[in-house]
Amino acid sequence: MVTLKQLAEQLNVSVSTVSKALHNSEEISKDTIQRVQELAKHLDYQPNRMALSLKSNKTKTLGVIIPNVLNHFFAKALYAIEMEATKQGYNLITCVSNELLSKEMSSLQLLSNGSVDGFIMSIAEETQVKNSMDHITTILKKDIPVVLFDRVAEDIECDKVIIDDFGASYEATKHLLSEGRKYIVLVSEIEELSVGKLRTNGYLKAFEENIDYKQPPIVIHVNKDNDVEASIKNLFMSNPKVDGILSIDNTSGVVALHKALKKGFKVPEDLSIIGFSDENVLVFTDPKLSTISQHTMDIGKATVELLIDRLNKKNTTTHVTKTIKTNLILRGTTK
Amino acid sequence: MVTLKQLAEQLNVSVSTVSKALHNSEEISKDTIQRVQELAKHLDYQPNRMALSLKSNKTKTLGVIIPNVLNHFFAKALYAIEMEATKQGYNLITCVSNELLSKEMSSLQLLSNGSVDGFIMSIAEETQVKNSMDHITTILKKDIPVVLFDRVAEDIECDKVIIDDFGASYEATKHLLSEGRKYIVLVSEIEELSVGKLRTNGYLKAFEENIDYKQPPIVIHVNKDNDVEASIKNLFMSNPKVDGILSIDNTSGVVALHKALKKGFKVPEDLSIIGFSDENVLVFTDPKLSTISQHTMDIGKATVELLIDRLNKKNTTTHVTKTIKTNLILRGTTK
DNA sequence: GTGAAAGCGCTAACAA
DNA sequence: TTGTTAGCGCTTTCAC
Repeated sequence: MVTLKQLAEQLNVSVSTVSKALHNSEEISKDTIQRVQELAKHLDYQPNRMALSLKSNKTKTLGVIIPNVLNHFFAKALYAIEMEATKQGYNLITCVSNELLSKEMSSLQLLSNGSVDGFIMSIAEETQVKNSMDHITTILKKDIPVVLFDRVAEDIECDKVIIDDFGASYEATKHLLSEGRKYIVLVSEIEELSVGKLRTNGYLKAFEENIDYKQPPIVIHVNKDNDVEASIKNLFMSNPKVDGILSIDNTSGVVALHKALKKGFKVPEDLSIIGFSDENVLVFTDPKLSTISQHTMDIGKATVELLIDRLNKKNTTTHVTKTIKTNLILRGTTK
Repeated sequence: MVTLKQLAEQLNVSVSTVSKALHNSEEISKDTIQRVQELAKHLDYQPNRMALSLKSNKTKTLGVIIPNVLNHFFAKALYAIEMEATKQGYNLITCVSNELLSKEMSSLQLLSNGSVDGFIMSIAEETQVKNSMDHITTILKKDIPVVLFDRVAEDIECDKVIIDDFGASYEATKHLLSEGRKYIVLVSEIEELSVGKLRTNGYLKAFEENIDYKQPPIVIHVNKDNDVEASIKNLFMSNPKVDGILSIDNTSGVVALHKALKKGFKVPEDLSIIGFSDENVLVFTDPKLSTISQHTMDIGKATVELLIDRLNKKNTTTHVTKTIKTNLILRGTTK
């Protein structure tokens, strides 16, 4: 890498002159500025990032910790975060916690050595289950800002970006009820997660309000580690009268659709299905799955905006929670 | 952040003593070492990353540039890279080129200012189409190592990790022929890519060798931007006698299976299908799709190993190309 | 056994 | 208009 010193030597001026010239300082003569800038361009000079960071105490880098890149939601969030960060002149150091508390702790710990200006993260499953949040509050105490998204924790005081998980599944359930469905089952792969609980509660709430006829709510927990397909098949065996399915995770809605069709259900005549999936699964479904759209791009963008805002005015103490709207998009699997 | 200076002041010793003590230097008395280390631990001292990098001219950070995180293959590769890098004490700065040459250029350019020790990348589609590789050779000339994977370029001299794309689809086609299939169609969403061309050639080669009966090869190009499903439907319309499909991308094999079943084909009795997909789509298929497995985890791991090797002995000039084995995994869509 | 000083590449206050 | 100096946080050589 070319350094200021090298430029200075070649031009027989001092390092500070070169530095100022490159910044178009008023102090420096037009002539010198030109000579310096020409040589800099010619030698493809780039200011050393580490020196800049050391001096300014800013890295222009954000740490992103997500539970799982193979989950389409997080991949898309990462994509959105990367887009927005790049736009704002920030780089991303990405870590995958793999749903593990230990990995989350070490990532946070290791990157808090001046590697990043702040963190964007969604909490690992294990962390949520154990409700062990000290590693996050520790970072906050060091005055390194954190923005949580999607999987957040009530008792951590920081900026957050969430969707209205409760409201989204409440609305979806309402819709199924309004179709006249009498036997609506909720399928969840994510019961352990904050968002899973909220979505389940939305479903239950809609039932409570459903005074006309009293179907008991039915919640099917699918263990990710076990066979999703087997659980879904089992659902149809145990609940032959099912006429509505609300899937609150990425994949089980699609699987339910396939199994239902295979079993001879007419969709949406006999059975409605609503999923929490992204559009990426639509190519695999026919009829097209009706979904709750989470506007993941907006979520990612908002996290970066909040974090950079916070970085620019660290003094403020009030934290904001931004709720990104969801949409119930009715396609071919609802009436 | 706590600094050496602060520790030194609190302990009334010099900064260099503290530094040495933290490194368990022989020069320093046991007593001092203990006092220093205790205080360091107590105050949660961490050496400033930027200062370390500036001093050592090493960042312990790798730049990863992938075309698209939403593509499961690249997400998985990123996952593998992250795992291995973490294991080896490296961080990742991740950029998504979005298949754009311009983004790829700027990422490479911006990160070559001392932000990373080297790059791992897979070439953007636009870059491959325009065969414009100067931005990469420029980096190499600056003595920053680059490891290319999957989508590589012949004429760039650097370490590479690939799969035997040609051989993989050659074998798959051979398998279909050995099943006695007489009308085998290749479906490609990725004709523009190096890997797409190789895979297509493997298919064509198998046909050339197929002297017994002469079915002309049929290659269907699916334009990603258009409707994959429509193209597949069209395939069945135009080729009603099709009895074998080789899909050389992530998704079209799954779509083909769904459409075939819907059209009344018996799979695998009437029709065999082989895809290049990862296991993640299997949950959406019934029967289970037979696939060519790319061992993406191994690919990611290999890229990191090669890059770190290169970093540790920069002198070596010979570059290696590592080929990761593929497997044809026969499941429910082949006889 | 400990400390002073130099230097990594840069910026900025101050001096000339 | 240009140069000198100090300092960001750290390591390391050399002196004491």
